[in-house]
Amino acid sequence: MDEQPRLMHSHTGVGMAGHPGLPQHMQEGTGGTDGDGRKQDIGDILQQIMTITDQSLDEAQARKHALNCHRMKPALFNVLCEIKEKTVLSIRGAQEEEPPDPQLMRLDNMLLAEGVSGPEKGGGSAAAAAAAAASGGAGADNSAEHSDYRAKLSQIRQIYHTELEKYEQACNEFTTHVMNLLREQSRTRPISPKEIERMVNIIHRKFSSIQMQLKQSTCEAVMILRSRFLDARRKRRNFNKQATEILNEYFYSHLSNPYPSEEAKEELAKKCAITVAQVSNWFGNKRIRYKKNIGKFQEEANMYAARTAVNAANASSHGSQANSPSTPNSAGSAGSFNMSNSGDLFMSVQSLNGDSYQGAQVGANVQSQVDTLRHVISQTGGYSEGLTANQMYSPQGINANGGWQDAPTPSSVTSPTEGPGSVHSDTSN
DNA sequence: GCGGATGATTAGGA
DNA sequence: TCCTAATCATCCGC
Repeated sequence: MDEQPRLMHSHTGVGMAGHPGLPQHMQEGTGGTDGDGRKQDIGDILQQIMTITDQSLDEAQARKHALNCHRMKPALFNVLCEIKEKTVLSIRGAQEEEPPDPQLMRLDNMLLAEGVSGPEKGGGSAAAAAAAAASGGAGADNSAEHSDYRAKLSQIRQIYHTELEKYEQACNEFTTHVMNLLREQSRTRPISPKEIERMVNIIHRKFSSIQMQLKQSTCEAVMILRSRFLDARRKRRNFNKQATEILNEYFYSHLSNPYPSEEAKEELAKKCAITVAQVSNWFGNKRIRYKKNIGKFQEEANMYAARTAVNAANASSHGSQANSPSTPNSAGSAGSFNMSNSGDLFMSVQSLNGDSYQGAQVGANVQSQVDTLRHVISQTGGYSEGLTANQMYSPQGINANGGWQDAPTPSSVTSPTEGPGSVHSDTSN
């Protein structure tokens, strides 16, 4: 546009009626054949400009060439320049620099925090670690889920960068194309460098909005991934059968005081391949559910009583305190527990026979008791509500208030205590 | 799909 | 801090 005044000055003498750039004689009415002829020419040119887009490319090129060579072209060009300059000046104010979009800033910050944008160094794993810590940790599964999370995050990151690169490339290509086009057009219509610059800015803004959509989608993907990761940690997985059996054996063998010590919990956790917290949860749930519905658990209790009796028999027949692979060993010392010779279970066996059971008799008599027990179980089909304490099984550990009888402060318990009727301790036999 | 079983979470108490 | 009790969310057999 800078050259326009020069161009306009060099072409004074031609112009349009009513326009400040027009010579005086052209602004004075319609007199003279010269004036009519020029008007006719201008009208023709304008008509051609108006209809040029309707024509074929070849035809348009030919007409374009004709227009460029037309004797009126420089004058019209000047007029257009002036009009354009005024128009551009009027819209310039409206296109002030916009402040950075807060939403875009938020998206950028989030992508940076999640490790999607910026350097790839544990943004995601940090998030994963935080999530894992928040959920209390789940031992062995932790690292697997962790790496899974990182892998998926890395995938998102890769897609994001690929797409971003594509957008940038497309933006550059399009900008170059438009600039070339504008430069080409500047031969036939007035286009200033600033205008080109402004057009480039417009293009960049358009592509920025597309980029923002990309960032938004990426953020959403990360959010979904995170929520899935956290949800997955919350998901419940049933313990395997062996773990449940180990826990149940401990529970029923310590029924008078089913509060494992910290050491016992650790031991159980190790044996069951679960966390100490899960052991605590399990015992918490078990105690409540057992207490709520003792009848329902009688069968289970009897089953474990029988199993323990069998174990005891086996141990006895081998003349030693055998350590079953599936049962914790040692007798009552801190950090271990004894299920094979549990006093609670012996009480159960005792109740079944209706005789007093001598712990020291574990041996030849045990097998017969086990047989009796099996028979009773098969006969009764488990616990019936009509059974009294002397029958099949008595939940002797629970007192009238619903609490475990004489249960000491749980945290201080390292070995179970017995109910009043008990004749055996966990360490007996 | 339904309902019971079960692991996890949460609030409140000691 | 650990417990109970209630509740949620999911699993799993029917």
